[in-house]
Amino acid sequence: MPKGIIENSENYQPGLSIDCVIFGFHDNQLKVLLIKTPYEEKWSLPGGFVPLEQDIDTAAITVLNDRTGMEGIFLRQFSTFGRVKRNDKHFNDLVLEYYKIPKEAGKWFAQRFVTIGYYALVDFLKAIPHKENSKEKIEWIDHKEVPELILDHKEILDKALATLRIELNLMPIGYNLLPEKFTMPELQKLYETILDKKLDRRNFLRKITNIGILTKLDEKKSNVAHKAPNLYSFDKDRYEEVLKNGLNQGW
Amino acid sequence: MPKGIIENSENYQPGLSIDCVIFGFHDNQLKVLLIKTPYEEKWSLPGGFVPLEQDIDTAAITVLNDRTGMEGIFLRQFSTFGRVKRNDKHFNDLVLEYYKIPKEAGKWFAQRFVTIGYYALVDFLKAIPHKENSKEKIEWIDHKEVPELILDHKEILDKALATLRIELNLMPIGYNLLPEKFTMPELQKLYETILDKKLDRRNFLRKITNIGILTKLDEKKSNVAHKAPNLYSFDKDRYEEVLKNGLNQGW
DNA sequence: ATTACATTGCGTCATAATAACACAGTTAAT
DNA sequence: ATTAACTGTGTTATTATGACGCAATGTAAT
Repeated sequence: MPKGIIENSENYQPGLSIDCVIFGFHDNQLKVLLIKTPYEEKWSLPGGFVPLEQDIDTAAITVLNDRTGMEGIFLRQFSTFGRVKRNDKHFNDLVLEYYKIPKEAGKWFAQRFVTIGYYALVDFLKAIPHKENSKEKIEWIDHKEVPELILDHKEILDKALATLRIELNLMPIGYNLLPEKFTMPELQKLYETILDKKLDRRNFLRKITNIGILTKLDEKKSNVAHKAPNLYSFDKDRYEEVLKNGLNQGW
Repeated sequence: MPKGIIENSENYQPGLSIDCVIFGFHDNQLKVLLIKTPYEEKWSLPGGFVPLEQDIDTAAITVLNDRTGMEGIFLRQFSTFGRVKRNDKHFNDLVLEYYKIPKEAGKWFAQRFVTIGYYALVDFLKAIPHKENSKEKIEWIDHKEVPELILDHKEILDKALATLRIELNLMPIGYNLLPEKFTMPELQKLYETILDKKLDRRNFLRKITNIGILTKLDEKKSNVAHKAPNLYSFDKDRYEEVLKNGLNQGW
């Protein structure tokens, strides 16, 4: 709940919210940043409202920045959710009481909300989960162990992941999810984790290098069991170019 | 302007609209259904507002149905547009006067609007453009000859077409754009028109038949110059199946 | 009727992309 | 020294794609 919105709801776009599915990658797990609601045993996606004088994309960037401290991140709008009854039971007395929202102001929150979904890919190690208040819990949670979420947030999360899986074929990823220097097995694990399936190591290498966005470094990973794998980095210029023009042409 | 909204704006989601990019195909042209605004020399996408008791998808179906008389059509949400100033100059005195909107009610229309974009593919011959009032003009216009549009509708239209081109690689199309029986050159022209590029006739046949959604009929097109081409129809079951599962797997 | 022409139907061939797999090199643990 | 687990660099078979060739069919011109 952003500061000041209760008293100044007239400065926000009515009935419209932003919800962000923030993906990170760690320990070969695809993580999602979730917030524990302080008033019940459910979790939620980090979200926010849209100030009247802010573009929706800017509002999404604000949510992401507030929650992770990160800027200049890959952030993409993927869908808008607007079932009539998606939030009709949400701002009930329990929640209003928790936030100490006066009955009159509560009407604003109880109105029907349509929410715009964005998903982000961020570097797990650089993104520090940031609480809005002391009673809140915000955590990286393995996407396979997502607890019960409020509203239709599970549906939003699932759609984000489905979109990401499709867009994996249309654009390169990894730049915001891996450290600057990374190994081929790490990159492959990222793909495998997102897609939830095994890929052939040798075919993966060929396909990913053919895209032409990787620079093979003259350096090997140190302190590692078994044979030390080579390190790679992204060629930022080519990466951006491919991001813009897309991968698969198809027809 | 839907009937009754001026007096009953409190029954609609504030600051939220739907805009539909309705594509049809005729004379080897990709057509878009556009509405001439009665108050100035610009055109607009068919759009509408979201009743409080309607899902956004339903509201989009309503817009499409009201404008084309068609139901059960391919309709897809592709993006939401929410720049702050996208409509700040739109509901000016000229427009308010035209619609005879009282100053007080006019505030509702002048507020900041976020719009959800849907695109539809419909059978040009079955979709009959339907006016809302006698002063309105609604027409199929070649997408290459789109006149000046109001607001950011050009941007919305462009994005719809870009999305359609991408989704062409992910799903089959044609079911809603061609008559029940059609020839291979007709189907190819559809693809060429959407993509705005020539495809090789023989390679197209191979690729499209390999998808397994076509039934080759024991019938040739009649009354046609040159050699009569064979007729095909879609195998609806397989078509739906491919629509659901997608075409290109990629990774 | 004959011929020219545009278009269709059904091929081929070379190349590129993909899937499946073989084998040797490196390192840590035993 | 041997083994297990992994990396690096291949090969081969299959499939998909891009670029064409050519005969068959029907219209239109002569």
